[in-house]
Amino acid sequence: MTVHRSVANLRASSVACPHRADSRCEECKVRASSVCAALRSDELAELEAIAHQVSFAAKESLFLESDKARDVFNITSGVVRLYRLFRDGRRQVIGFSFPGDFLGVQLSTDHGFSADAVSDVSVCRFAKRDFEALLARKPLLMEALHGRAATIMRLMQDQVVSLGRRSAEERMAWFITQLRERTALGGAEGSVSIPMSRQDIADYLGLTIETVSRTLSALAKRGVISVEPGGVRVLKEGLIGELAAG
Amino acid sequence: MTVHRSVANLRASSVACPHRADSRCEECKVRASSVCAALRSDELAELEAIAHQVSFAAKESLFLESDKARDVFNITSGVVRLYRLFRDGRRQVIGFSFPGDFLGVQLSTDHGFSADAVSDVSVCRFAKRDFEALLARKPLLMEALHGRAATIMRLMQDQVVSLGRRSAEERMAWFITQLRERTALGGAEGSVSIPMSRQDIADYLGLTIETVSRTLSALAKRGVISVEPGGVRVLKEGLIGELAAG
DNA sequence: CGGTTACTTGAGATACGTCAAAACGAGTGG
DNA sequence: CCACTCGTTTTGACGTATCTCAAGTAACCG
Repeated sequence: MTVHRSVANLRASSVACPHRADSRCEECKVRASSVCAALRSDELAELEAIAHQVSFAAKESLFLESDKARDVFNITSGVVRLYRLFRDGRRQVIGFSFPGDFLGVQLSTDHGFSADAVSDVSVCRFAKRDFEALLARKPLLMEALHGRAATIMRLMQDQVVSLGRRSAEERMAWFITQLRERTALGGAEGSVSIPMSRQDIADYLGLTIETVSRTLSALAKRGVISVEPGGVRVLKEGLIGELAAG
Repeated sequence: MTVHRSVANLRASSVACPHRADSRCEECKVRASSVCAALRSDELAELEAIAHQVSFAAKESLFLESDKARDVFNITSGVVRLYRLFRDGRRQVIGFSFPGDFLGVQLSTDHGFSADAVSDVSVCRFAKRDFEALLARKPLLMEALHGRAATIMRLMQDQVVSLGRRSAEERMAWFITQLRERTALGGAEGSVSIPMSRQDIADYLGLTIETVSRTLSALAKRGVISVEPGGVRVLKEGLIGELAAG
């Protein structure tokens, strides 16, 4: 498998489609605002030259908090969870990474968190040295990465706000909304697929598994969503938005 | 007042002193690992050329969440609080900025949060256009800024972990520890100055003002700290570290 | 199917929030 | 130097959202 495919597969952000607002325009969605959009095809070839395609089975670990950060990853498919573990077993999920996201770019010596595969995952792995060398020669790539970093910053700010000042219900609503935006699933009628377990969600939102479950049930009872196997369907768009906004 | 002074005033991070581990070595502490260390003096002059010295009285606002991000700030003295406000009055403090810290570098269109002065504050203000132009010509400056961004990322991760999975007591211990490291006050025997109000601390840690107060009292009763006007004195180094680590 | 894991639901406990009042500290003016 | 005010902090009594512990149900997989 060539790396070109994986690079081309970089996920779209929520930027408007340059063609038209047709959500079926897959080619466009995939390329819009992704890192590869910053590169010409000969530059993509350079990226390709230093990339290694690797796969991880669900629950396998990409790296641990304590590992030295030697590699940069670009996720091609699947979902990754980033987390920190306490000695006493408490866990906090820092974030989830989706196809197109980069891991390990920002921090120099160590990651500061562990990462493992929620579902089966395939990634492009770059040696940090090589990647940084390329980065230095490609200011456009650098800029694109900067933009991604800004997005992540924003997400973490939202998470801080949620954990600090929002109720369980508001956190869940935020989570669903956010998941919907990031995966841009476009599945049928408000359906949002949730690839991670309740425990993962709980550890992301600073709640317990029971509270997550109860809160979903409560939202369902109110008719805001319906809980389906492997995900959720949003029934009251407006209401969930209200809750998510705090 | 020349800008040169303010640039030279950039705060040290916790990097080791290149001379020797003499905490009195002020000149060294000030320059070590700060952004200006990445620049030669002729380059500093270039920074100086595009900077405007501005002051804010305590409680004045540097910018609001809704403002377009037109400027980059480098704090020269004082403390700034970054926060997001809900319609219903809830507030979450995202972070505090200290002398040497930059504001507004990362995000393109808007800041995503409001910023105002905790104490009287003076800053170097740069027009974003100018600053970015300079950045493009000074890869070393860019790199130094990257390092700072990484530090902030790490801090926000710690905050997420604290808000998500730590008790009030652990959060307070973390806050004190963190404040001590960042301000590197070196004041007498474990004394940590706390320039912000209890309300600010509460909104940073996702607690109420009463819980912050009670928790401090409890720590004092246990002899871990003593509460002094304008700050706190750490009495049991080890214990507070334990708590802070979770 | 039978076993295993994930999820849901219930009842009771608790850490933290809310409301209210008292103590403290910094100014101000007599 | 004291008396008064105003804002901040501390302390107390009580309420509640969420956690904990425990049992039941559904989904998954050999």
